[in-house]
Amino acid sequence: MAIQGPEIKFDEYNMLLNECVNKRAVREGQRVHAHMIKTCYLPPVYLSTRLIVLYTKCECLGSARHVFDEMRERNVVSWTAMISGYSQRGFASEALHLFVQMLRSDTEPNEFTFATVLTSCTGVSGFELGRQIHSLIIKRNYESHIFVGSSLLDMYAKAGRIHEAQGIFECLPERDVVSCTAIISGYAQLGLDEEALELFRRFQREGMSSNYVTYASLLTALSGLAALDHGKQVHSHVLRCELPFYVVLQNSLIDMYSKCGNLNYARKIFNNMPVRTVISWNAMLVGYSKHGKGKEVVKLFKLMREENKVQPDSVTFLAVLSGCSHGGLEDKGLEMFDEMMSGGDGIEAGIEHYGCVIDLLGRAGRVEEAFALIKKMPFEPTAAIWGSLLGACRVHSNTDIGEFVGCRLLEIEPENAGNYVILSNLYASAGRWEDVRNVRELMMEKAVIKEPGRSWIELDQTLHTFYASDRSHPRREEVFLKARELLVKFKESGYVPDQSCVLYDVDEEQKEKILLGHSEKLALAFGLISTSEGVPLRVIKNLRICVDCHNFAKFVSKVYGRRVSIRDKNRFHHIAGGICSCGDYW
DNA sequence: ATAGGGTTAG
Repeated sequence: MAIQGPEIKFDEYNMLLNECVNKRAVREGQRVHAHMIKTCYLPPVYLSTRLIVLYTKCECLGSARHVFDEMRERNVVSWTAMISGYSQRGFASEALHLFVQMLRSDTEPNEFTFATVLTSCTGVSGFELGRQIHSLIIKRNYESHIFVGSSLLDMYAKAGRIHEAQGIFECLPERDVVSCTAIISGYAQLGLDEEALELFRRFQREGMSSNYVTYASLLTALSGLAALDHGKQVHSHVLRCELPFYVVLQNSLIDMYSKCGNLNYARKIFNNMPVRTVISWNAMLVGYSKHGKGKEVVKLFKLMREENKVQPDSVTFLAVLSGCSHGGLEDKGLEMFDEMMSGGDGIEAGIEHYGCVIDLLGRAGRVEEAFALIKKMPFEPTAAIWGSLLGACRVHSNTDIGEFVGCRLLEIEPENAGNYVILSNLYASAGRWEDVRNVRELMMEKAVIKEPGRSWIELDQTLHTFYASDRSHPRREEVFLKARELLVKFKESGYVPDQSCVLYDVDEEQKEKILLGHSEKLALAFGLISTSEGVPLRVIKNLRICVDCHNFAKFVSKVYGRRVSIRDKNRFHHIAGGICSCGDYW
């Protein structure tokens, strides 16, 4: 395109700018803009807005804002375009600030403005403003507008208010892929995986169409459920549909396969990707990390460095550090922490990174060093950090630090029953029975069971879920009988129930019964009666696995010659021949 | 002219 003569007017500028916007040709656009200035042409609102759109789409927010600030008058479109520019680039507070200014300038927002500004209403302060914006939306009768409604329900879902999100969704007079995907992903992001899956099925029955975003959200739910069969189905469906294989979808598949226990499939997808983002690398690294494959983590990170196409981010280092920790590579982990702290990648160590290193030191028995690092780090330690150190103190029998840490932990997190158990175990191993009793009493007084223990196992595309001492499963009688049989059999082979895992103060017989009722044991028993000999068992647990169940699973692997994998809240335990990949530290 | 849902970590 050519810019000639000083006599260029609206029509020509409009045409030129439209072309620039379509082609994202920011250099050309800048020339057009410069020409306006040079010839003292004062663009009308319409053309300035085109410039704003061009600049925001080309990541030149500063230039866009400059044009916006210089405008003599603005209308709802120019305000909205500028707000949209900020929210799409993740500058939420600027977007919200501008929206407030817009209201003050007496410009009436329209459905475009509401739909875009709500995407910036995340976080606590954003949510408060979001609520207020919601009331404006109701007043102006935009609540059931499909774009505004989707944005609104998404805001509520991201704030954890899933019921409000559901309410808005139910009130939408029409639905489309985006609004349906928004509600599915709302559930999935909150870990309400079954609900997300159920909704997806409902929408499918109702004939809703899906796209790659829908499948990515669905895969998040399936990862959470470790529903490998379902995940495979989605994978082949996606292939059959010949959906364009977006990176995002492949990232979700990597995550799904590794969280379902199938690292090889995950790596196959990773290897075949024509383009990888940092999330692809992170998902793969996290996969290896959760499976305790420290060496693979280190190798893959090295490959990432060598390829040098994608810069590691803070999540990358989190994955690498936790991978070293889970894989028992203490020195390598410390080395990686130094590498990060040297600042070459421009990544600031967050509290989670310190958490990994503290975990790693504690695991290696370097409890004093871990404690020193907590005192040295520029963050206030969280319950998770103290909890990790307390666990290390118990395993390595460091009563001095353990006592201090345990007391701090009970102050910050008095409701968490697990803390009391670990502390009382620590006292027990030191023979301090009086303290054991005190801690137990304190626990009865203050602790609350937040999330009931739950385990499940996938057989023939069906998830079988068990709760502690479950009476709901259709084959419960058989399952209990089998569990009892296992108890007797394993005792003969040397299994001793670890009663320190029982939270309640009851007699031995009761304790044994409670222990045997743990959901993962029921799932294992069910797995044994429902599969033929030699078939590996894959159990998922929503919380951390207890020492006794971990031991029990070892006996399953040894006595029955089965490979057992258990995914708990933090990681995978691959158990074969009585030995677990976690090295009995988790 | 301006608009909504998505992937890793915690």
